[in-house]
Amino acid sequence: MELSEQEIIRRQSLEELQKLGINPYPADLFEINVSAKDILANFPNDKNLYQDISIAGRIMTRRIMGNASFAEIQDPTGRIQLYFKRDDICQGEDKTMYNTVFKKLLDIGDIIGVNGFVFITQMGEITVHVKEFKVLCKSLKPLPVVKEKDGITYDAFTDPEQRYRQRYVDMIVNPQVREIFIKRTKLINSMRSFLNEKEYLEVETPILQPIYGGAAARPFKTHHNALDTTLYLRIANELYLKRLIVGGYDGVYEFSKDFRNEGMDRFHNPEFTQMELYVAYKDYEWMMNTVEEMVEQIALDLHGTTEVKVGENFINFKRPWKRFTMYEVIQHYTGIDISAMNEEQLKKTACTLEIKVDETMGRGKLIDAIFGEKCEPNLLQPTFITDYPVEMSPLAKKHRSKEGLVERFEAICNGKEICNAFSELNDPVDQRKRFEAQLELGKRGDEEAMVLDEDFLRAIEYGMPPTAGLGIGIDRLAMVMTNSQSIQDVLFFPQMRPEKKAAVASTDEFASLGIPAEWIPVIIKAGYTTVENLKTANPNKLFNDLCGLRKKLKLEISAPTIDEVKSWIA
RNA sequence: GAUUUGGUAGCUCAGCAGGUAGAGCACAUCCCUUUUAAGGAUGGGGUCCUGGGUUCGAAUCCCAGCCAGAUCACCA
Repeated sequence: MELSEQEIIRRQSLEELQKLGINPYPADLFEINVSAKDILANFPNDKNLYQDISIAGRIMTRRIMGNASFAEIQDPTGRIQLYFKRDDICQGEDKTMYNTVFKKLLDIGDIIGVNGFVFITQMGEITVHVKEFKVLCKSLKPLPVVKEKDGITYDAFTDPEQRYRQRYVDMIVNPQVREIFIKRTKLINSMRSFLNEKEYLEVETPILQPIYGGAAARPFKTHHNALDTTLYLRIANELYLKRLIVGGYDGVYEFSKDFRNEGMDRFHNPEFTQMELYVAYKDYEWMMNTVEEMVEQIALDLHGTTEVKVGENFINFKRPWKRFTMYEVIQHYTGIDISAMNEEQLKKTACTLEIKVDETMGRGKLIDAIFGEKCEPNLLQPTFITDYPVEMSPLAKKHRSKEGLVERFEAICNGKEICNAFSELNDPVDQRKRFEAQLELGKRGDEEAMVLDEDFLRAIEYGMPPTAGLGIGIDRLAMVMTNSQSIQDVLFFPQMRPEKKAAVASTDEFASLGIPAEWIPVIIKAGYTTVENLKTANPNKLFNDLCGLRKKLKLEISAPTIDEVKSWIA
């Protein structure tokens, strides 16, 4: 890989440091006794504080003024300005540490540790007066330089491709990115402590599953060599957690990475996180109250208020949330009462609403399509949608009083589903029938239809207590709670197409063709990066390219003859 | 997967009636020497995503491909 001029200069600086006896990557720890944030928060109140500090961070800006300089370092808590004065850094005659090491050999991006005291400059900025500094890491790649004044950001590092592929750079130069991930972790911590306080047991269940189930989705398929068997990456952990309820726990939950082999966009990543919770002897009414309480608590823990700004809107998680049944909400937004319609009538209704339908769609999918198209995007404030048709919920218990429905709810927020829950079906005979109905859908071509899990059926034949179950999308919730426009913004490393590496042949491969060593870099520079594409080159063009580069780069190599060039690629 | 927009210096972007590649920041050298999106001067840096085509000549026009964004489809 060819280095840019700046990278070459940094490597030279690295060598210079080593020649001066400075290890640019020292092994010993560097004692830190304060953070940038603490200094900025407390120093204005008490100027006697921080008179002997030790702090480390990455150099983000430098303003060199001759025998005095300013720099800013960034630590995990923020940035603070440093003041370097030549005669303080170098008390004796030898001014190398300032003139050479600081001014010439350090760059933006390097990590240093400093000792000194805090003061306020004439410009009124809280600053560390450096008495001593130590190079902790020399950076070889130049960072994007993002500047800011009066809230206006200049040259922001915004290209999503680079931000996601090189998240570390994104995090260094866009501090708000680090903030989002701190909030995400706080969200998970808040949820976990809420559940632990209720004494539910956090568990782990298999990610590699011989039969995938618990959701309507296409799986990733893999193969286990020793067992010579197909395994799937889980699309949900529902069926395993219910087995644990059968086994006798009365409340289990898991933060589970699930994998679905489907489209990717700003709401979907192939791997994502759900929290699933199952509690025995409860029903979906109880679960709705629990979800409200839990999410309200999360909003309070993250923001100190139940109101969260998302885009242009404020979403208020204060209890109680609005509740609609599925039929009610469809009637509300379309004016059509679909409650008594059969599959044919629904299909017609969907068509008049200009919703695409196909042959594989059963009654459940049709209703879901109408809801997803006409209702879901309008539901901004957190809202529970309850009582789904039985066809679209093969794992939910039949409604206690309404024929053809199940006891299921979803919470919708900002136009997107954030959770899905139901009174779990514990009638093994009914469960088997529901699976069989799914198999029928599968035969019709529905690739997301569930498969029949005999072991799960066996488990609930032993008897599962009435149970309320919940799946809540952590990424979706994190998006809302951090005001993020896309799921990629709440995942450290969202899935991207692999970067394709340009194949470059080794020097030896070229040398074996009889090419003199001094010409090999020139050939690569000319764009002939593999032996194969060199071999297929027109020798006259190659000859011209090489002579052209020789002239352009003012190379002190004698030009090859056309016959020599021909002999290389013959 | 479909449609659409984009890919130019380390970063952010301009250039596109086809005629030798530009700016700001970053980098280098020098000056100034308590500054603050670093004050001045000078300079270096480019496979204009890749491959074809049209043309005397392509960063610019056409076709194909790669990567990304947006919208749509599937899905949480």
